Amino acid sequence: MAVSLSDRKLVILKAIIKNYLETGEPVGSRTLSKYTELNLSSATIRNEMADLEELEFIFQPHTSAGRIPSDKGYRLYVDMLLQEKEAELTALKNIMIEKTGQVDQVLKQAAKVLASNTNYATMVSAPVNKGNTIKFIQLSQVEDLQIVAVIVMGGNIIKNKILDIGEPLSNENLLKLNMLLNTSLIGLSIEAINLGLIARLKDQAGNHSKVISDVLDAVADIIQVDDDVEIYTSGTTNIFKYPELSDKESAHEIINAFEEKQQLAELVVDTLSSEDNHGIQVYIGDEAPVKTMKDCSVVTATYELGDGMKGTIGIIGPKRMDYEHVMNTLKTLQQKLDEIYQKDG
Amino acid sequence: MAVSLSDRKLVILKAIIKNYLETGEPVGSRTLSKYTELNLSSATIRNEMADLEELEFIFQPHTSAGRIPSDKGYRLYVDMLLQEKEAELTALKNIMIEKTGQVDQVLKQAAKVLASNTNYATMVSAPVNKGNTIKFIQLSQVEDLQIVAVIVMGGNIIKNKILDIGEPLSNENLLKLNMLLNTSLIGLSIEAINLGLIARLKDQAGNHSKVISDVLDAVADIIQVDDDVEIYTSGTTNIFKYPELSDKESAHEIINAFEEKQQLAELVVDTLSSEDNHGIQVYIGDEAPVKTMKDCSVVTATYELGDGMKGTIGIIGPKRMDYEHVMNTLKTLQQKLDEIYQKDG
DNA sequence: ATTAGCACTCATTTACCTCGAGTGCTAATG
DNA sequence: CATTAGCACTCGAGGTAAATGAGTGCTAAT
Repeated sequence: MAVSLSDRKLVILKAIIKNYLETGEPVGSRTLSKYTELNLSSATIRNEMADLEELEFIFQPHTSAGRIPSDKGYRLYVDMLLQEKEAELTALKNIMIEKTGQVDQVLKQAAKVLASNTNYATMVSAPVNKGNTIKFIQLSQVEDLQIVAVIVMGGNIIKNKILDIGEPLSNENLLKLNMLLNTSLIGLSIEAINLGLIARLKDQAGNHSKVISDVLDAVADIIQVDDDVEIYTSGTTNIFKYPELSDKESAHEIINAFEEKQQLAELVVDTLSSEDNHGIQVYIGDEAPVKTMKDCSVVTATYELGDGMKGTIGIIGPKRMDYEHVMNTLKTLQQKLDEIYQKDG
Repeated sequence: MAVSLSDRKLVILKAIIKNYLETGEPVGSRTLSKYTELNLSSATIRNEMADLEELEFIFQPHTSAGRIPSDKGYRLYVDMLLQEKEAELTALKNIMIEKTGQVDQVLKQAAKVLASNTNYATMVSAPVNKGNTIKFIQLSQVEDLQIVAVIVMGGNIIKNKILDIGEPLSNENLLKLNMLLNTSLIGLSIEAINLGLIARLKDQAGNHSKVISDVLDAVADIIQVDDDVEIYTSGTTNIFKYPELSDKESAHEIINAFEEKQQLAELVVDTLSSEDNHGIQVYIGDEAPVKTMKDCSVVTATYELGDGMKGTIGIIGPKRMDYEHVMNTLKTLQQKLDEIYQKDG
C-alpha cells in the first residue's frame, strides 16, 4: 500500500471524500480551494488531484467533471478512521430497549433504532447458537396424541414444536422422559449431541424409544430451522434517499436481497468468520461477499452474548456513507447488547 | 348502476381491459378493430368508445391517446368475474406445504408460493385469535428466579414468555399453580379472561398471588403482542415489474408499507370486518382503506381455521391485475389452508 | 347503422444549441 | 522550484424546436 502519500495529499483526499459524502456530487478543484484550511489555489489542487487520480484514489465519472473517491480511496479513509481507536461513543438517543426477556424482540427493536438513527438500511442477525447450550428442556402433554416440546437455550432463546406421537403416553412415562432428557441434555451444546448420545438415550428410554426418537428428531429439526439464521431488517426503503442506489434496477436488487435474506445470511457468515478491527468490518463495493452490494458499502459489527453466541449487526448504504457516525453507532449498540446480556444471562 | 350497457359495448369494454392488462399501454380503436370478434371498423369502435368514456368506464390519459379503464370500469369487470361462480380452480402447482404442525411456518410458505405464482406482492396475516381458546398452559421452572410460561392456543399457535419472579417457588407450589391455571383457563377465549376472573384466581393462589399476578400480566402481555397482528409478506419487489408502480415515489411508498406492516394491518381489519363475495374482496384504487394503495388493486381473501379464528390473504398489484387468475389462486389457497386445519385440528 | 377519409391534437423522440463547471497545460511569478 | 493566473478545451445537463406517429372527432358517403 502506498504509504508515501504526502500530508497535503491526504488532507485533500479527506476533503474530497467528506465533501462527496455530504453532497453526493463530484467535487471540483475550486470548491476545495475554499473548503480546505491550506490556502491553495484551485490550480495547485488540480495538480494534486491529478496525482491522486493517477494513484487511483479518486476518479472522474467523465471528463470535465469533478472527482469522486474510488473504492480504494474509501478504503484508505475508512482505515484511517479505524485507527482512531477512541471512538467518542456519542450516546445513542432514543434507544429505549426494554428488557423483554426475549432476545429476538430486542434485536428487532435494535434494527429499527439503528435504521432510524442512521438513515441507512439495517440488518440484525439472531445469535447463531454455535456453542450455545441447552438450558432447559421439557415435554408437555397437550392432547392425547400431541405433546409440545419446549427448549430454552442460553440467552433465553426459546424454541418450541408440536409433536404428534403415535401412541398415548402416560403421565408417569412423560415424567420419566422429561427426567431423562433433562439429565442427559442440559448444559450440552448442540454440537455435543451426536449419534452416540442419541443411541444411548433411545436405549435408556426403553419401550418408549419411538417417542424419544420423535423428540430427538424434533430437536434436530429445531436446530435445523436455526441453521438458516433468523435475520431482522429495517429501514430498507432508506436506500431511496440516495439517488445513486435508487434507480429501478439497483433498488430492485437491493430490496430483494433484504426480503429474501439469503444473501444477508452470507454476509453474516462472512462477518463472523473474519474477526478484525474491534469486531467492526467494512466492505466497500466489490469487497462484500455478495454481488448485489457492489454499489454499496456494508458495515458490520459482531456482538457476543457470552457462551460463544455471536450475531451480526449490519448497515447497508451508499459508498458515500457517513462511516464515522455509523461506526460509532455500531459500537454503542454493541455495548448496549452486552449490557442486556449481563442482566439476562 | 348502468345496467343498460349494450352487449357490444360490454364486449368492447372487456376487450379494452383485457388488452390493457397485458400491455399496460392505452389501447386505441385500431387495435381493437382487429382484436375483437365483431368485425367492426376502427371508426365504429371509436364511437362506442366515446360512449363508454362518457359513461366513465374508460378515459384518456391525455387527448390523442388510447383509452384506459377507469376504476369504475375495472369494478364492472371484476363484478362480472365474481358472478362466474365456478372458478375452475386450476390446481396450485408446487404448493408443497408440508404439515409442520406450526401454523406460522405454513403461512410464511403460503405467502411465498402465492407471490411466485402470481408475480404480485403478497401478504398473509396470522389468524387473529378473536374467539380463539386456550388449549394448554404451563409454567416451568428454568432457573431459581426464572420460569417460562408456555401457552398453546387452538390451531396450535404457541406463545411463550420468560418470567422473572421475585421469590423462589417450590416445586409443589409450581404444581399447584399449574393446576390452578389449567382448571381455570383452559377452554376459555381470550375475551373471557376478565378482571373478575383474574381477581378470583389471585384469591385462590393465596400467598402466591404475587406470582399469579406476574403470570397473568404475562398472559395479558402475550395477548397484547398479538394485538398487532403478525403479517408475513413476500414478493414485494414484484412491483418493480409494473412500470406504473415502480417510479421512485410509488415504489418507496408501497415497499415501505410492506415493511412497516402497519398499513397492511388496516387492510386485514377491513377485510375481516366486511364479509362478502365468497370471502373474496377486491379494492380498486381509492377503495382500499389505505391511501398508499391508491394506484394499486388489492385482492384479499379470508380464511378460517375453525373456532372463529380468521386470517387474511392479500395480493397487491397494479390496477391492471390479472383478476381472474388471482381470484382463482386465492380460492385454491383458501381451500388448502382449510385442509391443513382439518389435519391439525 | 357503418365506414372511409381527413384535419387535428399531443406525448414522445430526436436533433441541436447553449451554458457552465471543471479540467489540463503553459507561462508568469515569488 | 513550488505556486498561481490564464486560457482553450471537453462534456454533461438543460432547454427549445422540429419531426413523428398514434389516436381522436367529425363529416360525408355507402
